[in-house]
Amino acid sequence: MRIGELAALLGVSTRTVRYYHHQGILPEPPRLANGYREYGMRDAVALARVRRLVELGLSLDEARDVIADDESRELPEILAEIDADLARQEREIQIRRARLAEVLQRAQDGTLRPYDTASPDLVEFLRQVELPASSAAAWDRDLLVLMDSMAAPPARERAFTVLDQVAADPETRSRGQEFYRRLDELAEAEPDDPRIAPLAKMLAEYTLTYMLADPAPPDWRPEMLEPFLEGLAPAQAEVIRQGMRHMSAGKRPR
Amino acid sequence: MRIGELAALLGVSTRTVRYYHHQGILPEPPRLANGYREYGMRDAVALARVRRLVELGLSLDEARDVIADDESRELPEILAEIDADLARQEREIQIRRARLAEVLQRAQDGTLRPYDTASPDLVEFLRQVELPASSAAAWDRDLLVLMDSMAAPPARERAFTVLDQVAADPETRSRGQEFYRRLDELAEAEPDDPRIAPLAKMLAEYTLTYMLADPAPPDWRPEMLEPFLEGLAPAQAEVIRQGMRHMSAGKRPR
DNA sequence: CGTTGACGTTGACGTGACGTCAACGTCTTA
DNA sequence: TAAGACGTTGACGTCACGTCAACGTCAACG
Repeated sequence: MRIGELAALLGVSTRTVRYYHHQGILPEPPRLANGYREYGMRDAVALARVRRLVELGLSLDEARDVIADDESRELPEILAEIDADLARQEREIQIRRARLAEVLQRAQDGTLRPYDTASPDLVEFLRQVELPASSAAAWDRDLLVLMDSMAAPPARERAFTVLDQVAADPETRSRGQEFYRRLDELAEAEPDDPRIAPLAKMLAEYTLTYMLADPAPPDWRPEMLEPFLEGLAPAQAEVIRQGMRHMSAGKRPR
Repeated sequence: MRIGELAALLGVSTRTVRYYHHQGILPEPPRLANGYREYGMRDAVALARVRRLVELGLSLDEARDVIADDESRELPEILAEIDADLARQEREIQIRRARLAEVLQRAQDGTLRPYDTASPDLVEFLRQVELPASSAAAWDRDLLVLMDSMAAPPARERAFTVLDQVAADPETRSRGQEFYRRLDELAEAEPDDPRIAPLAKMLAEYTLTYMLADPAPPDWRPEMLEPFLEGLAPAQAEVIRQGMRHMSAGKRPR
């Protein structure tokens, strides 16, 4: 048999057979005078065994080990390991399909475009609170979506604890809307506008009402806020800065 | 923000961020005087969006398309496609896990070692017919395992149709055992031994009893058999050759 | 006899989404 | 001033092959 016949017999490509030779997983058969590899039944049986192992999910390295050890008691181990791995993959796929179904549902409902892939929790929150269409609210939406994607679990959890409480109380929501209205009025204001200070106080009180635990991680520094103020008008940014200072001051010596 | 801070914020590596720049999936931010990239909120929001899409299963190319098209109505399409793909993967995993469970079961039963990964059909057959421990029977076992792994479905199906019938009839099985006994007696015989011809006839009749349909593919040639006779004694190989000739002659002008 | 086309040989490069390392520059802190 | 943490670019590795190049071999055809 030549390589093409062997490969066709087992349903693989000739490249695969040569690759197995290269990897030492299938012994090289003798060559004919013209240099062609000449295969016999032993090779076909060996290749079949390799293929069965690979199709069970073994890597080529694992298959080589199983074949090399005649006394290979490792096979059940390896198989159990592969099964555990497949089980994990199966769970992951199910989780991802569930998320996909949610997103797909929302995509067909056809609402909020750039936030359509956010977490269900956040989408639910955004739907409930109906932030106004102002630029300041858009900034806050971006911030929320960012927190939603953030890696650090404690920050995320703290944020969503607050959001749940806000969403649950209509009076709180209307206070939030008032805050946005007043923040919007500062769009063209100077950074020393007198309306800034009271609004910052309102923000601090409003937030502290819900953040009973430490709202900031231990390595918090004010300049970490700066990159996220991009997109706000100077006076608006100043409100956030001062509000954060209030909160840090009020909580630091806990 | 510098690249490490941005990466930590979203829970990816700096390599990933730079890779996204390289792939044009995330715009390069301005550089500081020292050459460091300086990120702002816009970048964080953009990266968060990319990550959400990627975590949903989009490839980077797909994510780039979705992000580039503002009017991208493709997202539902892509998501549906991904879901179909995941569904297929899920089915494949379930099938593989079922096969793994079977093999693992047999591995723990701890019997037939080199055939432990064969298909359930074949394992069942081997268990039923209890081939003798002779070398000729070992050869046949190898051949069966080979056919079990063969790519061509018609050949496989024909073979297993025969095997099912053999396994079902005890009298047929005893005739098979007699055949092996007589074949074993030829282990040391010369290739012109007089016992060869009648045994070849027995093989042909035995096999033709079950192979009512054409037993050979249309491009069958006798020399295709040769590689598989390796491992048999010369006289034994001659039995197979002559038996195949009988079968081909008896069926060719159908 | 030459040509065509199928098959064989080796070797190199590509795949996807990064990880890892090298060799170097920059910044902060002790 | 030295160390160590962070930044920069660039190159190579991953896994199981697919694909292509450049070439040799062989059977069949006109």
